Amino acid sequence: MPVKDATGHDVTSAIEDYAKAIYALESREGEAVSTNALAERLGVTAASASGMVKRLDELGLVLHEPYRGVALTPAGKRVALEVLRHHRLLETYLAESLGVPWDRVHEEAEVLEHVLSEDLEAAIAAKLGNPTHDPHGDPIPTADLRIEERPTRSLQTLEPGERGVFVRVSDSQSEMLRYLSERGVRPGDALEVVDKQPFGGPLFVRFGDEVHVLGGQLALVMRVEAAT
Amino acid sequence: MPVKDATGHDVTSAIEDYAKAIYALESREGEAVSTNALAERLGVTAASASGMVKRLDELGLVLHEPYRGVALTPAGKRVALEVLRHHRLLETYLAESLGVPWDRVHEEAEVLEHVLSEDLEAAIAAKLGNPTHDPHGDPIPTADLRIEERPTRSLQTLEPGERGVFVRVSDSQSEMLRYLSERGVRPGDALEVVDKQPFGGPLFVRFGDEVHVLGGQLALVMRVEAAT
DNA sequence: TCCCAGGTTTAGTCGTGCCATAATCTTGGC
DNA sequence: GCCAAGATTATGGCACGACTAAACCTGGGA
Repeated sequence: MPVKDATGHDVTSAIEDYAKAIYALESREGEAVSTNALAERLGVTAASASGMVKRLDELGLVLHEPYRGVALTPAGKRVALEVLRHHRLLETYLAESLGVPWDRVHEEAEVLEHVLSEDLEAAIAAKLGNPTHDPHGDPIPTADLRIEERPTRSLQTLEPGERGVFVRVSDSQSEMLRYLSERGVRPGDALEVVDKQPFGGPLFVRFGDEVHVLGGQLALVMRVEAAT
Repeated sequence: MPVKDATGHDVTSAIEDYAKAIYALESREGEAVSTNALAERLGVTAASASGMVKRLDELGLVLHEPYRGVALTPAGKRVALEVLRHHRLLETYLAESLGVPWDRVHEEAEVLEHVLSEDLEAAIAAKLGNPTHDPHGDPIPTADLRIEERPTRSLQTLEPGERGVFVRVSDSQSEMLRYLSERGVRPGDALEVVDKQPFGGPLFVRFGDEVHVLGGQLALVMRVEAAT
């Protein structure tokens, strides 16, 4: 891995993955990330994650308070956002310019994000007209690594009568992505919850003229920006 | 490197590079490749190359006669051609669809060739209309890994009065590539040697209406298909 | 206050991958 | 038959990243 970060240290794919994971957990939970959560997300043992966290700390990418949790430093956040930018630009590019099926772009991007050069990143961004969001509705960090993070709620939490805009869905949920796109539901669509069954049951949601029935699992991962 | 070859073995980037190098040397020299030549091309010591060759032999990718040289097996040739196809498709794609400068595509492709999935390879080939040659004039192996290898001569070997077609130039000679393209000389162009200075001196070569003066170094790497 | 469970960290290993140096061996020309 | 060039083995190193087992904190409840 010949990739170097701003401070001249090698940044391996694994390190990038850890930074990405910490960033995701941090922005979801809003506080220091626990070793266990990190380990689970990455599919390694807690001991392995602990060891890696130590390395990240030595590299100055995270701040690690033993037994307390881990948080990205500015340098670490840069690494995470850089990879995130790569990932989301690639997803957009693969889908729009190469016609790769929606539910395949994620895993392709997962590999390519680690080897994309800055030059190629720029070329792709230019070709796409510097998009701000990827096909799943996720915001793409800008070239100077700023990202617009608007708070969203799970569709699941909306009550009947509430309206909002379907903003995005996790890009790792290939099945659900395909399901939604087959029914013409896309990020950016306005919606209104018509009815809701209790206990994680399905929601009846109106998109335009059509009412869709969305299962509890699905409604849980769909992120919505509530109407003002 | 989770990439597997047809027989289920892991094929790392290094292995792909060795296969590529052996293929190139084999087709240039037409005989078994020496350990030294391989080592030099790859920038490693002869001992390292020797060790790697042993591994390749165990993997069934090469046939190694100790002290005699090494040659690709059909399986090894497949690995080499697969990487070559990736490389040349990527070069073509980067240049044509992403506007990456000619003299940059080689090094980008050098990295990406090892991580390109078969799906993406197919998507790129389709997008380009299944090209048969890359921007340097090198033939691209087909999807079933056949390659058209027409014999070429170095421009250097042509005598005044001889005609031919400029077929290609090594893609690793970035400087020369840029030099040629700036002067409007491209693969496929017909040419005639007008005059030739002795002792590796420059050649005077006519392309269309213009006569260009090409230094000995340059004429050496330019490959020509002599007129029938 | 003490104790314990759950979460975390260390210690010690392993396996892969790839290259290097030094020493030994083969081969072929003379 | 000798020798130099070339090739091979023997040995070691280093980075990476994961694992198991065992020790270790921390906070909440009894």
